[in-house]
Amino acid sequence: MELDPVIHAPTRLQIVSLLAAAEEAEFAFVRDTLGVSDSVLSKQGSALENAGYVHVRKGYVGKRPKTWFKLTDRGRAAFTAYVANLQRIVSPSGLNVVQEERGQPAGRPL
Amino acid sequence: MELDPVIHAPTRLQIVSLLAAAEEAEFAFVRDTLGVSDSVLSKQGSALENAGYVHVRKGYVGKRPKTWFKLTDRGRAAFTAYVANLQRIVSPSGLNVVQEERGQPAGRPL
DNA sequence: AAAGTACTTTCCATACTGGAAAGTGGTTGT
DNA sequence: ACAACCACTTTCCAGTATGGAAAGTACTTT
Repeated sequence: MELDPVIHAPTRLQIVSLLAAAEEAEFAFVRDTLGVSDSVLSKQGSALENAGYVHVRKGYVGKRPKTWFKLTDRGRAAFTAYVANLQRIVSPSGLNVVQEERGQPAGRPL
Repeated sequence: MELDPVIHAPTRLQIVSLLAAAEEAEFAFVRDTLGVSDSVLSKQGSALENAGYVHVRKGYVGKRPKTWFKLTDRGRAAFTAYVANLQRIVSPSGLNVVQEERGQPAGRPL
């Protein structure tokens, strides 16, 4: 019934939302897509890892180190629950916010 | 493109969402519905008033003072924009979050 | 050897939050 | 009249979180 504070913080919400859409995302891609600094992404990425929501993989591309982020199952579940909670909070407004399957747009989206 | 921080804070999001559904709501009703303390509702209500999002009306019911909150037009617009921004942020996930008209539920809601 | 890449950590200064408690202005009870 | 209560409002406080800047780490490239 609460809004998971790990996910709710704007920067982390954006990170998680982005990861929810992708299999795995590179550090630099996430950083540039969201327009955050290295230090912020590093710190928030670690926060999500500590919460068990994101898996951080380190590897190489050629000889250059790279870092990838990926949502864990738990992270995906937490995100889903978060979105459901948001809906419950926001929906009394009469704006009926619903989730639907991919590729099946509802009529008259905003 | 940003998530309005005035609305994003969990307590205020709940207040605004509740007010978006009602014409006007009593202080005690909001406080008890959200389960917050007097001081928190008073402070966050003022914050929303200072932002121009909520109108605070004081009056009497019999001889007892009462306070009502009501979203201003600006507050409603800010809330609508906030929800739209959330959708943009969350939607890359493949969970397609849309707004629709009242009373026209989408197929297969979660 | 110097410079660069890809982050990570530390430092810092600034918010923001909520709970507790005290305060305000008026009303009810004895 | 005086204490107690109601409906909030304000003040006090203490803990948490954030982000930017800058320094640090561990290579690799020039």
